[in-house]
Amino acid sequence: MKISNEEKEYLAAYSIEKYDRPSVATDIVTFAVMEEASDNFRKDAVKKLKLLLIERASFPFKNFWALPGGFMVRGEAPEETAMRELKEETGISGAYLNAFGIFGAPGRDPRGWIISHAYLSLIDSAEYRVHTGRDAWRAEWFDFSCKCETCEPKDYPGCENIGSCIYTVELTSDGTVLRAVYRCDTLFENRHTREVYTPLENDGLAFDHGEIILRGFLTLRREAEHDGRIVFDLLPDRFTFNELQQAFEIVLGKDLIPANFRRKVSPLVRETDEFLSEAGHRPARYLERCPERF
Amino acid sequence: MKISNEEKEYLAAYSIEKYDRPSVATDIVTFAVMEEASDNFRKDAVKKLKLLLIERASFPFKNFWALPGGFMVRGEAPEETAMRELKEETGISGAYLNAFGIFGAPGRDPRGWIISHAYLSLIDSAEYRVHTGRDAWRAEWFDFSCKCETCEPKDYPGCENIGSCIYTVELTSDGTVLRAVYRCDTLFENRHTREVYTPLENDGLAFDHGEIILRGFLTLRREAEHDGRIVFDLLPDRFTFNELQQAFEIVLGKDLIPANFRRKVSPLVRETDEFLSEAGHRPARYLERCPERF
DNA sequence: TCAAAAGTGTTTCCAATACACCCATGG
DNA sequence: CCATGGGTGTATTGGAAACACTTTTGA
Repeated sequence: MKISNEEKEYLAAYSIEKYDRPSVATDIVTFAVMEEASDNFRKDAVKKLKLLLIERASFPFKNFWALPGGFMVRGEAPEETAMRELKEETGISGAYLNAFGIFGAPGRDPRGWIISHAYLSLIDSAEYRVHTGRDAWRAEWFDFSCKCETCEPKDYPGCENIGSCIYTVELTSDGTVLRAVYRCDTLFENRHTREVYTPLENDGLAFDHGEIILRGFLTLRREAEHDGRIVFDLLPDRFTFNELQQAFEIVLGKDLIPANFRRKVSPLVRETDEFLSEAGHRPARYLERCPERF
Repeated sequence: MKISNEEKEYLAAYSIEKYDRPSVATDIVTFAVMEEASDNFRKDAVKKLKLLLIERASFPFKNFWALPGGFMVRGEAPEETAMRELKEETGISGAYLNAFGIFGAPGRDPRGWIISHAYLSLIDSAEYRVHTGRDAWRAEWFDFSCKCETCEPKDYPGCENIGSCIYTVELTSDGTVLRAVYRCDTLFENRHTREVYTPLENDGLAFDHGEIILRGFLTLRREAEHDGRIVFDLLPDRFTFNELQQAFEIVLGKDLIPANFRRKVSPLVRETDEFLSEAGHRPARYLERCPERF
């Protein structure tokens, strides 16, 4: 594109500073799968879904737990902000990252007009352990659980309430228990549906991070339901069918039948020559991703 | 949450103005389905997918075509910006709106550091016609077409190129032809895939709006493929099976078999007592949405 | 020996596909 | 009359679900 003199003058005179504008932050919902030793030598280790949180050291919400993140800086693309923050706070680079929402309701941050780009990030279970413990940032992995129960639909003026449910998110780590309870109403209005989240309870989480966490998890689950490839990002390079299945079960929140699961995902993986042995039962073959199917 | 005096002092002393921050804009990719009269009295009218564009009256990109949109203003939630801009520029309220991307590559706007929230919007074909013509905003509906052809994968250092294709977006209206050609490479890196869009050609579209339009359309198509309910937002309250099928065919870019299509979508609709007659063939029953299935 | 997981085989069922066919209209 | 779309019926196929069964390990 050629730039005319007229345009050059326009741009030289243009001052972006004259216009009112928000601060832009990035918050990252980071999940990992971790295993906890089992009592029975034969049984598989119990796998748990973990969420990374950071204890705030300063106002506002001092001593509350919050998502890792920070403000965009000039010269960065939006994803680069998320990558940089994740790297700074966990040491991890190259993780799965996906923008799933924009949160900017007026009043969400007492400091003023701040909107937040919410990213979903998945860490593979081999990597994350390396960085637990070195807590320069007071970062902690919390056990994550999300329950959903249907409830009485509430009336909304001017639209039809198709269904209501209550999500209870519980985060626990070392005796610390955080709870966020949200009501979700699915409204039919102007010929399409819209989901409305209303906070009912919030114990220990900063800002609107409870809703961001919930929406991030639901994004992960929905993606896993209709195209399972996202779940692989919770696993290292090599894994067994069972490990893969457990990751799916944790994300989907339901048990799967091994024989069927094996057939379903087999086009996405290829066998290696290595086996996981010394597990008290028949060794399982290690698998790896088929790049061409991803 | 109780606010301590210490925190009150902190907030009173906090000046958000001290920090560097971007301007935040919203761009809206607005599609509609329109029919054009047929020569044969028996044959169906030809349906076309249309995209709403606005001719820029000022620098930068003066006289180029751009997506409707504008800057966020204080006190607005992100979706409200999109709703307001759409209302201002088309008169339409209550349309389907969905944030599908954040565009903020450095240099995308010559005025400076401006990031854009991209929304996908769908207008039903009964509404949109009302507002064509009253062109206080120089808005125009363009015929939209998007072709995709596979091409030679290009080498990327440090990662595997799984597949490459070239998307050609063509927009035509009254002799004006806009073209945007993008290369899309699917890269496998750090155990997951990433899509990279590279502009190859751009004729008449402002900023990076060619890429936003392409990504918006691909979002629409992907959503239609795995959960067709989004397509209903291109239709008015009442419609026939054929009208619904044509909307699907336009979005999916392929022909469907009427008998199978009818069975597939029938759980989502219910019959009315009205019929579309005087069409040169057997009258078609009008349908409406089943709210409880949306 | 045996509990537990690894892995295979088989049956059932449902949904997507493809296609043949009849119905109703109106120029 | 007859082209055109409206609408129904049906055979085929492929994948998901459920479950029975055999194999292999290591304390």
